[in-house]
Amino acid sequence: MAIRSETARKTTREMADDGRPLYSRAKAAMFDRIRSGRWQPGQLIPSEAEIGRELGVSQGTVRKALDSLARERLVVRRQGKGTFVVEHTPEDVLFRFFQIYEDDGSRIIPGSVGVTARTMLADNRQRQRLDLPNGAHVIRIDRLRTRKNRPFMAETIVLPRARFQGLAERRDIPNTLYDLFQQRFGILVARADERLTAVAANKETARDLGLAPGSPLLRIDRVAYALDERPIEWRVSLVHLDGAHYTARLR
Amino acid sequence: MAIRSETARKTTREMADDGRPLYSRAKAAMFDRIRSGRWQPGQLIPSEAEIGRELGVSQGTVRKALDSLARERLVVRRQGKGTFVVEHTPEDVLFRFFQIYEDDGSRIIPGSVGVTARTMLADNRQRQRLDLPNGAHVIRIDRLRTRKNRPFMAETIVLPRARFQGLAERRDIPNTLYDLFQQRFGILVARADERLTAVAANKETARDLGLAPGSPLLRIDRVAYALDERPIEWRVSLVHLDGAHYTARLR
DNA sequence: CAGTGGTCTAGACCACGTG
DNA sequence: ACGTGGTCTAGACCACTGC
Repeated sequence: MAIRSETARKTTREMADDGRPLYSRAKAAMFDRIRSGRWQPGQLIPSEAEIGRELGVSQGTVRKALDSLARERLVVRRQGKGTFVVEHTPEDVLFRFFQIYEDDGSRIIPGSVGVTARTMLADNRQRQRLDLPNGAHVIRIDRLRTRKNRPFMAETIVLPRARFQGLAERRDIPNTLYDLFQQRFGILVARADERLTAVAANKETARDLGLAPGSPLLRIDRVAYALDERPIEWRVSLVHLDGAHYTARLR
Repeated sequence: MAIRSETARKTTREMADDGRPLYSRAKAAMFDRIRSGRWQPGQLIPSEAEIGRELGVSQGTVRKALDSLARERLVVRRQGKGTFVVEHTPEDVLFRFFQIYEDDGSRIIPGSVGVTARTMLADNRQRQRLDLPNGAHVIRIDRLRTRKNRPFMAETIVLPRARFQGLAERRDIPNTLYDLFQQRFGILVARADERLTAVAANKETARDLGLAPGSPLLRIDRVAYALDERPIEWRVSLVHLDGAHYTARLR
């Protein structure tokens, strides 16, 4: 008779005992299904009991793992319906990743004008920001974003060409990009790190935004990361805040 | 024999059935012990089993409530030791509420110079920001904050006098205030909302920071809130960012 | 060693959504 | 009526801390 560990369960590689708690391994296993695309955005995933049987753990352990994934916004739980992989819509992308509000607290729904896109060899800074090898290409998108139909924000977006084949050739580049990333390129923006500084408007930006050169602008330098923790976008926004502000909550 | 509801448990006001789940009421009951000071900052609170007996719920339900309080940073859990009410130290206050970093990613440990404090009648804007009644007084603290011993940030802090009796008369106002608020005035800063804009330096600020007037500055307008959700501090910081930046993470 | 929080399980019942 | 996630309980064992 074969020797069998008392705590033997699923011998799959994904649930191998690496010293971490069971729920942590179950979470990693489910994360992997999402990252790999085996569970697609918007898809209903199996029930807790079903996943528990599949992974060889109890339903309560699956629940703990799913609750954690839900807190990280990778799944959405709906009582009576089931658990779904997140799907980015223009609305919730704006809500999560656009932090500029009117001073009265109301939302700004930005528009886009003057959008241009082109492919180019990545320069040193672009390669550094996007963690790209020498000789890699990038797609560069420039646009002005509007508030009440007036330009108030000049934006430069840099993407690794290899992961966005064909984007530069699209005629219509939409206002919110992250839902496009997810739905057309299978890339989910999981988080973004922003660095904010204040700069003086140069001549070109001042002209584009209808300001005097030297006007103070908020500069937002953002790197967005995909599920696999790889940088997927570098974006610099120069914002003229007149009766508006960037908002952050510290906890 | 008296009629008794099947689900009857503790009849205390704090655990009265208001339609919310048990763990939610248990959490509110424990939050109240912290807010009221019955459980003091830094104090070891009773064990999960003990609290469960006291509130008439199972240990697992207490655990769910405590996990939630721990995520909100109101308690700290230490395996083998127990659960403690959070206590603010200068280090973790700086870590949580000071978001300016060197561009190379290293922390800035700011100093303070030229600190002045005085009491005054609150003006309209101060009353509005701190939700104070007509005729209320405030303590106003002005200071310059230094980076590598050079001033880079001009700060104005406004506090409701009623909750900070005697602060204006202190000779030594420390560099980090929130741990002082907690330890001397019993006020725990639970969260802060920041509004960021870019402004041009006026003459006075330019002089204080050694800049040319008109230099772009990051303006951070912060309102900090106590556990009871009341605004407890209004702070405006004007920052000269040269090789440094404000950092925010979007999830 | 005893006491704490951390993990894991099993099972019951509830609330919600759909057929 | 049925299946889902949400709540709640009880109990077992583990890992860590301090006496």
